Amino acid sequence: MSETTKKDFKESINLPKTTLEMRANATQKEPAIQKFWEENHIYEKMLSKRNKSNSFVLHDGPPYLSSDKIHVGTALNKILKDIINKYKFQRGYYVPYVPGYDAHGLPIENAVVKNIKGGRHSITEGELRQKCREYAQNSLKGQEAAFKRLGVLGDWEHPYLTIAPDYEAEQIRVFGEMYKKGYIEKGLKPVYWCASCETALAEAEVEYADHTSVSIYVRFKFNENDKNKVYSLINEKSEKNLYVVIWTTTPWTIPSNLAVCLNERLEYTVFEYENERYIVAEELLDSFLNGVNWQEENIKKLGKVKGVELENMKAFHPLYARESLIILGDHVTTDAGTGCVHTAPGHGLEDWEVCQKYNIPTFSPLDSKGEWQKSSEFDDEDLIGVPYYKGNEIVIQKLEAKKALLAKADLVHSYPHCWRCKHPVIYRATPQWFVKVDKFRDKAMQAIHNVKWIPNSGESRIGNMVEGRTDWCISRQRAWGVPIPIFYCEDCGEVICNDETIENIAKIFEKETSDAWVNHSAQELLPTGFVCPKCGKNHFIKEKDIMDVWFDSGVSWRACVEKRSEELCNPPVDMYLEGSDQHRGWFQSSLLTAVATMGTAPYKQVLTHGFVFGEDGRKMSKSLGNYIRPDDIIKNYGADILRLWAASVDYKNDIKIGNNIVGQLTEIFKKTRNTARFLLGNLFDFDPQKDYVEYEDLKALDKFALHKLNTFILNVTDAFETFEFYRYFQYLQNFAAVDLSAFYLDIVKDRLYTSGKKSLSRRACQTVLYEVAQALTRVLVPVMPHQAEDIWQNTPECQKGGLVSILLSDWAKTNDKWNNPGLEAEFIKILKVREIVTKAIEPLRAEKKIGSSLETAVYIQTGNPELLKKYEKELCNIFITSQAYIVNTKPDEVMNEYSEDNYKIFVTKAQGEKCERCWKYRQLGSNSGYETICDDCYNAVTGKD
RNA sequence: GGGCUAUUAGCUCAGGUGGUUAGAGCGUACGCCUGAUAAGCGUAAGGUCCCUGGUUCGAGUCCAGGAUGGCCCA
Repeated sequence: MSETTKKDFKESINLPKTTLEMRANATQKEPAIQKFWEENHIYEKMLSKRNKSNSFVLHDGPPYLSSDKIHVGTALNKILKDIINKYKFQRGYYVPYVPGYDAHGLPIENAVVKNIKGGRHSITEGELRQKCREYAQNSLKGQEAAFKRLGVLGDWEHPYLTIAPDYEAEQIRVFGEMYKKGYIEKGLKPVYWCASCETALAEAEVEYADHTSVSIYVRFKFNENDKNKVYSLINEKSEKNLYVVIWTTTPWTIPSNLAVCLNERLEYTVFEYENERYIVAEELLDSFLNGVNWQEENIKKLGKVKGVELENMKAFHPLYARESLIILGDHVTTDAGTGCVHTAPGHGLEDWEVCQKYNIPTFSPLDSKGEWQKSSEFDDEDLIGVPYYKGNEIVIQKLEAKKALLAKADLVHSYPHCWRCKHPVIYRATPQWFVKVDKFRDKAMQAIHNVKWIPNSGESRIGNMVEGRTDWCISRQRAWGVPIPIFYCEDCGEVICNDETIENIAKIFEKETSDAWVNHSAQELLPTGFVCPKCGKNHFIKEKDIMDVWFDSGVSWRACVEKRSEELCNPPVDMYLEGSDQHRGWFQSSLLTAVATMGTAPYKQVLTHGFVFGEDGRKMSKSLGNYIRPDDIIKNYGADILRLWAASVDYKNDIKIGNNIVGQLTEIFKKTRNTARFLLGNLFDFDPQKDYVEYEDLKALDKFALHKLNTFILNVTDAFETFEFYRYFQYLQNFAAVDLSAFYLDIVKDRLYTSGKKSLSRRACQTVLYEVAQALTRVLVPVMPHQAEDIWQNTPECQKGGLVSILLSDWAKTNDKWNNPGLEAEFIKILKVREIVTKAIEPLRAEKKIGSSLETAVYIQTGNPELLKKYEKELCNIFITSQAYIVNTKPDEVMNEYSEDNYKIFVTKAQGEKCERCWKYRQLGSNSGYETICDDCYNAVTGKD
């Protein structure tokens, strides 16, 4: 045999040919692919390809612009959104996506202030706002680039920003509507207050330092009725006085006391000392006795009561002729004091919050200088005009005089101070604006019920929150935000907010942004010639507070979606999708503003995902070394890997990510790629227009492959419809690795390579490969769009149907004809036999008696040979052996035998000689001139096949 | 402390109405092929199903309690 002949046979083999590279080289290729999408306006083409009447709108929750970098959690969120959007498009929907950004708020303001030389007050409010704007814009640039790099498609040219003039104007209008309906009211709420600077302070503006306070124990006498109730609880009857004892480090707040707060679960001891009786938390009794210097032997314990049993009883205020309500709060602990907490809602945040629940009014008798002011509620002549820090001494004296003081002592502890003047700060209740949730709570609950929550535990989660929440305080004493659009008449004090003023402000904001509020006088912001509707005068001042940022983003259903309803839709939108922390945040603020103005939730479905953790299951942190950024992964593996990760995990739970996890994902990524590469490689000469083989003419194996394909499409479709992408991931793995690579493609390889190029059997196989390739590429799109595009661009032109980009493709189609359960049942059995045959051959490989399985022949003995008989001719192909027979007796020269189930397998050397062309063992030499190849190959080579 | 939630192989996930030796893919180990080749195929090893009780003839599955982790609140 000459060298040239050998070479001829090799060349007659139909080896795979494709331009799709084995290595994805994603780091370089992905940006190029994204550029291709951008230059070809793929997003715009996707929109114009669809009918707006059949839309799916996923409204983007705006990420906060505190940084120009994004976290993996943010990446996960954007990827999940994009997966859904891409899928929904393929399903035929019009799918616009407008990314948003949340750009107001304290973190930005703080970051900016930190960099101002000379501090916060060395520049004007207008200048500060300008710097905040720049900061946000700068963060936006970074985040936008990061999002685009993920392969997320959307209207990047026209995102929505909460600081955009149109947005702010619309927010003002929503406020106006809510105000008009009476859902927004003024109330009092304590804030940090510096009496020397006469200003409210933010959390970040206070510094903690040691401070010496006077701590006092004060007794509050029970009223007669409740005293008797307590005594009956411990089976006592007595005329003796009963007191509840409080401990405080701010004696000056005693005049503002309106309640005493207990913990419902704590046990309280009732005991007698010098003919009077007291209530103190059991656990704190010793420390209390120590604090007031009473000897234990002098007290007599009478019994115990639970905090919950004392709820709503009353005690007299130690100084004034009023009562303090006994209430319950979880913030009461046994760390210090008596377990009975002096509660002054005007001077403490927790006090205020717990009093809200009991409808106790917020009592705040101090003015902005921290001095007591005379009012209808307060007329203690000893204190009026006195600053609070001089009040301690006076209050203590008065308590002593009333015999209410049990003890006092100095206490050094950490206490908040003003960062500018370094004076101690206090809590002082100031007028602020509230959304009165009570007025539409029922509607909100109904709206929650009408939404589909995924997972459905979301409903009870947000339901519990909305049901139990107090009024929403929307006032913030800051600079960087949308002003609360209210004016006050300087002459009569009238609060002014109506359609006319709101619309005027909105119009101005549309031109100038909300900066106008600080840049213009009240007069300039009001309609020309505006006079006070109450007194008719025309001197006004502006509200100084801005709105809570949650109000900003909470109105995006209106300021973005409804405002742009031409390209989006009218609310409610189809879906909101955010991390589960947003039940308290955006989902809720959006719900409340929408229910208040429109009467329904702004969304039909809400999907939530968990949080991302390191591979060790711990919170990501740089010091633990488990911190990983989206950039790190993209730099090393590409965005598709990150997207595949997002799709592979059950996002309902906590989600882990790390090098090991990502490394494993690359394997699946490569597997799908190589499978696709093999498909394309064997389709290089296939033109579906000419070469497509009808279903009826396919071999059973091919039909089975199509059945598998059909099942696969059904499965992944179902996974997407239920947003369970991890199921898609599992199906994809199994289909690519098991059904295709290890089974069908492995078997069919010989046929593709060695059959006649245009033979029916090869074309039949190519028909299957073509269908698989078409479906697989489409199914990859939502999760691995770059990979899918790369595959598509390397697909033979005649198979692309003129589709410029795979992103424009429709979803893979199932075909009822392919569905063939009968055939599947048969093949499940054949596959089982194949498994057994492989096990029978395996030891021979291990013993190095054979290399390739083609070196063997197998003989199968079985009790029920009917099915195998039916496919006997195909069996050797399916097993990838040279021969396969169904027999009744054991053949000669058996190399190995193996039984399992009802099958006995005998393995012998293959019969004949190795065909030089197809490597199967056959009778050779029957065709002169072609002595080294088998009959089939002879036919193939000579064009007879 | 409260609301919601989770816990099955190294990793990612399956395990309707309780029923024999708990599954898959990947990874790992070993081997094969060299006509998918920085690819392809095979075989094997891997699990106190978070723990403890209970119901039951029988529990990964049902019930109770607990541990640990998470988000939100306090």
